[in-house]
Amino acid sequence: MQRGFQVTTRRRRSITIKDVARYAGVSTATVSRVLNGSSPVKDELVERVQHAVTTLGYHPNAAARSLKTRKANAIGILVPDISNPYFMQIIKGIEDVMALDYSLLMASSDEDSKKEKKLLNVLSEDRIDCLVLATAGGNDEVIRAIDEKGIPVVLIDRLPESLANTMDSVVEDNFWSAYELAQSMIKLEIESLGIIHGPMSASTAYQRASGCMSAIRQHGSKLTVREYFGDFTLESGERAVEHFLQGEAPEAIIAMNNLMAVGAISELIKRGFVIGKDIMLGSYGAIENHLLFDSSLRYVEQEPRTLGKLAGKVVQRRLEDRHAEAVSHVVKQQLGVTFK
Amino acid sequence: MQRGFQVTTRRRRSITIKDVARYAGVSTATVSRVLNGSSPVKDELVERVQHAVTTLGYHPNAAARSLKTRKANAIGILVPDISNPYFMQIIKGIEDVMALDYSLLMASSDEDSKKEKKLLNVLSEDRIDCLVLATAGGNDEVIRAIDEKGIPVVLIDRLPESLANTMDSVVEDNFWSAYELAQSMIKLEIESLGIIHGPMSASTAYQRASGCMSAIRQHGSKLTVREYFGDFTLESGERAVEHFLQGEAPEAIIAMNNLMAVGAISELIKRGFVIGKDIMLGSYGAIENHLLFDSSLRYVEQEPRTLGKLAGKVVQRRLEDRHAEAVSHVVKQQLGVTFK
DNA sequence: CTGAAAGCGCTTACAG
DNA sequence: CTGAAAGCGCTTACAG
Repeated sequence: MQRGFQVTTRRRRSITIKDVARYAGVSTATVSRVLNGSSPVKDELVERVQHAVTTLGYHPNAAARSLKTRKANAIGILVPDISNPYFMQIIKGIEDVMALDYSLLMASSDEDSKKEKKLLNVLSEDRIDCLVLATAGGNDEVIRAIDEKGIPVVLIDRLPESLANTMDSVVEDNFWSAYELAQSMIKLEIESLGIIHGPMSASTAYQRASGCMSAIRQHGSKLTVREYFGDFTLESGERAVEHFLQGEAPEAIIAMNNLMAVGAISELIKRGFVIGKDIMLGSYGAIENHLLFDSSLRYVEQEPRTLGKLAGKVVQRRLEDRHAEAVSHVVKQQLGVTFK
Repeated sequence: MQRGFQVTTRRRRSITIKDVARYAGVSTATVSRVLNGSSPVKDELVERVQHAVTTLGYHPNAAARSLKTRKANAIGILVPDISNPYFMQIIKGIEDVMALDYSLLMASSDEDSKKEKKLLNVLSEDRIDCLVLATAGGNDEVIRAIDEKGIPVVLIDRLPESLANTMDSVVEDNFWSAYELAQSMIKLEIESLGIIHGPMSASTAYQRASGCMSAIRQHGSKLTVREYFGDFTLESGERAVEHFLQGEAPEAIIAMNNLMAVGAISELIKRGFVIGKDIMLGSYGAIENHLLFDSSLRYVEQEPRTLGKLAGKVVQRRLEDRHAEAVSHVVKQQLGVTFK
């Protein structure tokens, strides 16, 4: 004869709504109503249910709820580089706004279209109610499919042409900010300029390049320009400087994002250059702790956290009304300077 | 008479496994087998199913799968401050290891026990298969409950005494690293020292304080020590310096984490101090881009990304065998110096 | 190798 | 205000 000895295993069968209902002497429907406040329940039953919930230590099962309600209570965030402080601050901004209402599912594509595609596929398994995406490029069709399947997409930072206008977006004014940055460098009366571009597959890199070149063209004149095509990584900033220094050093360098600027600066310092004296530097995007070092530096102030908060607001609006018209926010940037 | 005109709405009913089965002329069981490779299926049917999947654009529903399999295919990461580069790098390290097999659900407690508790409750709704946690403190019971409920917890960075030994953990050797940092500062033959502590509710802050004070005690002698109790934020580093400078400036300051060090340094610079000359600085943890500025600085090298990778490995091991014995990893740190 | 059917834990019309 | 019951989209013994 068998006895129901129960060995305490690490995972015992979890407590379900049924257990709560039985303990409280009500139906599962009533438990559900109390838990969600979805319709009125007599005070006495409410109390019995609440008591049962706490004594049994019941936690609803998110998967079961999602399956019924078709809401994941989570939003996805997919960025090219989760460890770049710029995207980090955007994420923080989104978190500020979405607070405790939604869980944040995060992933990093490492600027790799293939990896991004895989991640997009995982995220499209109805795990999220909305996707905030800074795309690495090359996945426009997949992105459109996700949006049409019913998971609204909010594009941030990067805005592929083919997707503009059909989805919400929050981006920077890349063209003008780069234009102004270049202009402010040119005003220093330099005669030679090195430009470190980002990958042209990223819309930001392309637009910044356009703005920068436009300022140069408008300037007319005798400016020697050399270009290096990097990939937004710190290492490519270092390589760019190596490249430039194979010839005569330019009087100024502009890096089209923060990481490449850090790479360029550290390579220049290693080679004995004093930034702001031997060579001028412009960066699209501020550099972490730049206030601590005394190099003179011109940079575009991006305020990613503000951008993230705005993106969060856009998500909320979209969640409230999935048929609302798509909005496009273009955030303006300021030019900043650190002085020696 | 009504006609079934179908307006194209943004969310049409999604494609389910049933649709695929019907299209391919097989049972849903067969579709599932093909998708998961869980048992052999005749080649011809495999092809028909695959064809159906791609032409219909089918994506499995994660909630339904989770409900059946009781696996969320996600791991949770809860840290005190998601925008601190230290935790950021830990997260990146975990991501390096867990790759595409698991989604990462991330949250930030902002060093707030109450907020942490709420987040822990959300995460315990069976949304994750494992939780990586750097706790803000004060939630030991909730954490234990989650672990016992069947969601294994891997503690990182912070290790509350009451939880040690029952759960996996990956932490630093806070006591000795702080000891050595303090010792290296004392060796500079200073006569006065300011210490900026973290919040004593965090085990790291407590252990670092112990290590630091132990080095000072062992030194014996005529060292004037002043302490300030901060909360690991940049602002509290600034306030600490303000506080110290109300009296005579100490010859050296030790900040017990990176953010407070940044705050202290920036406040000191603002007041005209030259770090490494007018005042010596020690930091538990490196400072972003510290190679770019020429202050002399002693710091504990934390290598958070390595710690994150190790944590990822521990998670994998735990996922393979939930009954394996709990492991405690203590990662050793190096002392680093930047020279003027 | 394949299919019919049960069931994971919820929510929500429906009937009272 | 309450409960019995259907069903969300999967997976997996079970029987063949």
